[in-house]
Amino acid sequence: MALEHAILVSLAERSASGYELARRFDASIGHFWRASHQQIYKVLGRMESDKLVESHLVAQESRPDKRVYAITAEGREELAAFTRTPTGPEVLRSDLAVKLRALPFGDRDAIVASVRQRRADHAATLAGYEASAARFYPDPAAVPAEQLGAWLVLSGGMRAERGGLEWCDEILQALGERR
Amino acid sequence: MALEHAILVSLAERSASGYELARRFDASIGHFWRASHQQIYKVLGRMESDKLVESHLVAQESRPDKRVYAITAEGREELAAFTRTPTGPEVLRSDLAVKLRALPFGDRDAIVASVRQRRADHAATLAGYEASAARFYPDPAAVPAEQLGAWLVLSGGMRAERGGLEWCDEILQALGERR
DNA sequence: GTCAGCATGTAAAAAGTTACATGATTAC
DNA sequence: GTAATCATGTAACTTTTTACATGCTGAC
Repeated sequence: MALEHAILVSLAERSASGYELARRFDASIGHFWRASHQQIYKVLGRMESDKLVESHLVAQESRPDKRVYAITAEGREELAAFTRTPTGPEVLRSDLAVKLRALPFGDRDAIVASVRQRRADHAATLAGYEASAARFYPDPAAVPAEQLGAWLVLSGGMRAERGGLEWCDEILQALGERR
Repeated sequence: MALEHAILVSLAERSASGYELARRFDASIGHFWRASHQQIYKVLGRMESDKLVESHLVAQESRPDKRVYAITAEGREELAAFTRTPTGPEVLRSDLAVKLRALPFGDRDAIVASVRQRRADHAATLAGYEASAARFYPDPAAVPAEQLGAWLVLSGGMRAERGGLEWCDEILQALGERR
């Protein structure tokens, strides 16, 4: 029940439709949580039965109607309770690491290509985060208290992307490939 | 079908029982892939039907018998084929990031405690990795070709742990907490 | 005598992925 | 006319998690 909490945070910041939530998961929280729209719609339905969120239809001009979800008081309580639960270790799943480990048994060129691709992905994501950072937090030392959490998450995302990028470079160098 | 490949790599390096595989997932590959013993036993059963692995019982003195699994030729082909597939983006799920984002809506002290705990976890894991590195790869510049993949994965694990540790410190500092 | 480690599983429930399905508008 | 964006879902399937279940040995 962890996607629920990610959705609750997102809705606590601002009400949204399922579609909008899906796009937020591609962006801001994106680095630390990913969810497809199918999954989000399903979970939203359950959360509404559980009274954690409530929705109403909003008509739009020249666009389909949308169902906008808002967090309820009960949802806020649930979210606060979540912050008090112990945090377990992170769940990681790296296909790339499995492939690296498979170097002696697999196709070296294909693995190198995967690393190059991953490097490009990290570079692109990092550039996106840095643009966000420059725009929304021009002075990191003076982030207002209510935005501190969001800033720290973005900062963590940048750290992780930079780290991933450097790792890719290390790998390419060790494999004697120029990037 | 990704746990399968992680298991194939592990068995390609050395045959093992389900129990031993589960422990390897706690250690070496641990940083990049995690699996419970229940899951491993189930997947091993399927993999044996699929002829990717084969097993035989090994009697032991003063310990329960164990079923040792070995990779088959077909399993090696499957593993090689896997290294040729395109690598998608990493799947990440960070409860801690969700909690940070929930700072304005949750319990600050509890969140800080989670960050402290995470910092301690990173420090402990990093120490373990560094011990492995010192022991198995005393000279990183001279790692033999067949161990290069394993070394790069370990190096990636150390990078990630250091990165996580620094992030925790950044968070604690921003929240005005001393570690 | 109790706890940790070795060893292997089943069953049920929850979570997540993939494929399918529809339909309007706007930009090229 | 074709593709992208907005917008919402269902169905089938796979994967993962959690709880339950057992039993021996060796160390303290």
